[in-house]
Formats: sequence, C-alpha cells, structure tokens
Amino acid sequence: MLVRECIQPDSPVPIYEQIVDQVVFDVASGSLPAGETIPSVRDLAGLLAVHPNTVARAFQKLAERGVITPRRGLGMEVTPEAPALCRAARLDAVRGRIRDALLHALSSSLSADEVRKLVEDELAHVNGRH
Amino acid sequence: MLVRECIQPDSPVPIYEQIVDQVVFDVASGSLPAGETIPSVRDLAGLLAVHPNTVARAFQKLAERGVITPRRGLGMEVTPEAPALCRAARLDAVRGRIRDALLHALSSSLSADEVRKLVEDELAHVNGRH
Amino acid sequence: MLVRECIQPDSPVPIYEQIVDQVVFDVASGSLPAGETIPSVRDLAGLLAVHPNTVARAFQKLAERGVITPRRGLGMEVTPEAPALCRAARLDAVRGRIRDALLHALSSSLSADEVRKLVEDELAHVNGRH
Amino acid sequence: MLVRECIQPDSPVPIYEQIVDQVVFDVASGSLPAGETIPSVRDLAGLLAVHPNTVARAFQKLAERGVITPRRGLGMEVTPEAPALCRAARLDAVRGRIRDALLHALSSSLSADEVRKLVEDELAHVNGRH
DNA sequence: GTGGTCTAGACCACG
DNA sequence: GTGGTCTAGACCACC
Repeated sequence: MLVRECIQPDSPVPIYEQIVDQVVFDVASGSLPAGETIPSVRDLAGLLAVHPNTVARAFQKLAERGVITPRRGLGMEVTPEAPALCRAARLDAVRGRIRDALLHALSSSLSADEVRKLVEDELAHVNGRH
Repeated sequence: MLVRECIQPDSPVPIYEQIVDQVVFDVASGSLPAGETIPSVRDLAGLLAVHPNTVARAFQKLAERGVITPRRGLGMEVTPEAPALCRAARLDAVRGRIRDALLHALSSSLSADEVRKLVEDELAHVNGRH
Repeated sequence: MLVRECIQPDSPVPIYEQIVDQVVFDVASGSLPAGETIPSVRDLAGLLAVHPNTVARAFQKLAERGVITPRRGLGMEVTPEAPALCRAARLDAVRGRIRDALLHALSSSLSADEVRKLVEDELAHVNGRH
Repeated sequence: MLVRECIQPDSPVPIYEQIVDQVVFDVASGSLPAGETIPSVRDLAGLLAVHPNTVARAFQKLAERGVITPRRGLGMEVTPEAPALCRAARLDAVRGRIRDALLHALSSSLSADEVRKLVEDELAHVNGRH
C-alpha cells in the first residue's frame, strides 16, 4: 500500500529511511510485486506530506540496492530481483537486531537462560498487546 | 577499568555517550564501586585522546542521572545509588533491544517459533565465538 | 516574545539557564503556545548576541525536560505538554524560594508573625514600585 | 559553638560561605560574643575536616566585612561591632530572599493573596516538621 | 535551512 | 588541582 500514516517525523530514524523500510516491507510482503510502477517522487511526497527531496533520497537508496529501477518516462519500477532481495533484507535486519540484543545481554553478564526468559517475556508482552 | 581502547570515534553513537555507557557498564559490573573517585576530566581526556569538553559532557550526563556526583576540588565520585541504577539501566537497555528486535520480527510475519529459532541460532553463534 | 534584553552575561546564573528560564516563562505565560516553532539556534544566538553553542545547550536542556521537541530540518517546536509543564515548574520554583526564605527566617529566630510582617512589607514595596 | 556537623560538602553553596554563614549566625545569636577569640585556621580546619585554605578564605571574607579582626599572635577576634553587623546581615539576607521569592511569584502572575497562601502553606509545613 | 557533535582554548570559582 | 561555562569555528546528517 505504501501509504498509511506510516511516517513518524518524531522518530529517531530518518524519514527517508522510514520510506525505504516501508517500500522494502511492501515488496517483501508481496503487496508491491515485481514490475509494478511506484508513485512518482512528487506524488508520494504529497501523499506522505513530506519534502520531495526526502522521497527522492529514499528512491535513490532503493535504486542503489537494486530494489527499484528507473524506467525512462514512466517512473520507478520494482525490479524482478526485488522480492527476494527484500525478504532477505528483512530477515537480515531481524537477525542483526537479535544479535545486537544478545551481545548487549551477554556483555551485561546475563546467562543464555536469562536471555531466553527475557525473550519469552517480551514475546508474551507483544502477543498480548497484539 | 574505564579505559581500554573503548572509544570508537567513527561510530554513529556519539563519543560522549560511549563514555557514559562505559562508566555505567563499569559501575554495573562492580569494577567501579560506590564511593570511588573517577579520573578527572583532563586525565580521562588524555587517556581517551579526546577533547576535555567531550569528557565533561559525559560526566554531566552521568551526574544528571545520579550515577556520579561532583566533590568540589576533588573530582567526581560514584554515588551510593549508582550500582543499582546502572544495573537497572543495563537490564532496561537489553530488554528494549530485545523488544525492538521482536517487533521487527513479528512485523516481518515471523512466527514466535521462528523467532525462538533465530535467537537460539544467534546464541550458539555468540557462544561459539565466545 | 523570547527576546527583550533578557540576557545578563555577568549574572551568576549561566546564560544557557537564563535562556531556558525565559522560554519556560514564555510558554507558561502563553506567549509561546504549544505547537509553535521557536527561533533557530543561529537566529536566537544572533538576537541575544551569544554564541550558538550556548543557545543549543539551552535547547537541549529544554528538549530533555520535554518542553520542546526537534522537528528535523524545521527547528524546535513547543510540545503539547509544555504549557502544563512550564506552569508547574514556575510554581515549584516560587514555592522553593519561599520555603528557602522561610527556613532562613526561622533559623534566624524570627517568629512566624515577624515573617508575615516582612512578607507584607515586601509585597507593599514591590507593588509600590510596580 | 561554631562546630556541629555544620558543613555540607554536597551543597551548592560553597564551603567557605557555609563557614562564613555559621560564624555570622553564631555572632548574631550571641553564642560568639564580641571580644571572643575564634579558633585558628588550622584548628578549625581540623574540626570541620576541611582544607585550611578554605577556612582561611572564610576568615578573609569575615575580616573584610568587619566581623573579625586579626590580633597579632593571638588569632582572630570578634569585633565590637560584629553583633550588630551580623544581626543586620541576617535580617537583610532574609529580607532579600523574601523579596526574591516575591518578585518571582509576581512575574509568574500570582496575586498577592496567592502569595500569602503559599507563605502560610510553607509556614505550616516548616512548623509541622519543626 | 535545521539541530547535533566535536575540537580548541579561554576564564572562573572552588578546594 | 577540580569541574563549569563560554566563545569560536569546524563537520555531519537531515529536510
């Protein structure tokens, strides 16, 4: 969908990165299939109430990663490799965050079992809320 | 020990925050006990090869958090409450990172079991390296 | 108004704190409403004839207290909670000063009635000048 | 008396000023009468567990204010004018603090009656605790 | 343009 | 000696 109040200007994560993440998520989830044309910089900037420069920067990052590619005169198009790329990227991101959390946990002298307990706690929390 | 090549000037996390984290870690781990005087701004700046202002900023943050308190003319001293504060801070930090990782995992449509598997993978990884 | 010869560089109270107090005062009095964008670090530094770093420090203190929040690329904005926060802060400050005065008065063996008389004297004084 | 755990090293008010205040208080209250010789810098520093420089500084301030005067070979002596000076000083200090509190109160748009109420509140508080 | 961080070096009050 | 404040001017990421 790409647009659903997904921008949080107060977040510490830059807006352009939020846009990148949203596109990656939509491609990974299949709601933005390969070959699809995504909205123009101008349009998307209007929809997200964001500066066009910011959207342009997001698109540039996406293009660098091979997720989208410019089609002359038509705008940006999701590449054929994008779905695989984006699924891998999301898995890597999750794995990286877990690794980061575990490194911090162990440097705080928490045992593996204590870590497991924390994970279960948080899983319950998240599911409860969810 | 407070000083062991612990500053990474190119990290995205600010130097003064790295210093704060290091002190919190050392207090939490007990290697910097309550009542201890920590090195002076100028000394630590020399040891870390950092500008004194940067160290002073870190000390001020720590003082605001109640971890250290200025002893006029004598330097900064670890407060009696600091060990408890710092242990709690580290646990909170770990918990927050785990929560963050889980939220990302679930938003990527990973099931709880898949998350557990990732955690176990990473635990094995980390322990292996450890 | 935020700017009216309000900085006294020779005061014992630090300049950055004077700026903080002035903003708090303006927010509490309603002349700086929630949602408003306050002048940029560089602008305010120019107006107050003060180094930008000093203004930045004041802004950071205000942000820590939840009075203002950074809008990236746009400047600092007064938070929705700021008016309540600032009114409470001013009341607390007044109460603290009164308490401090009373403690000194009583430690000087002044009776409650003598204190009341002093307060009335000063009230008359201040109102007279006012 | 001059010595009864009266030094608070953590207070924001400088130690030398705490000593000055204590002497002024003792002279004003009559427990340190005119003509009395006060302890030497060395002795007082020992009693207060404070650096001799700090005591010397306090004595210097007191001498500047005419509260004590050096008697060659005998140490410092309370001057004949000291009791009047110190009583006046304490009253002025109280009056100044009250004035300061009132100015802040009025600049926060509190009415005279609201100020009176705050004063009564704090008087009750202080008396209750006292 | 905005705020955030860092280096550099000055001055001050305090002990 | 200590920490605290200030000026000065640099660089960065973000919008």
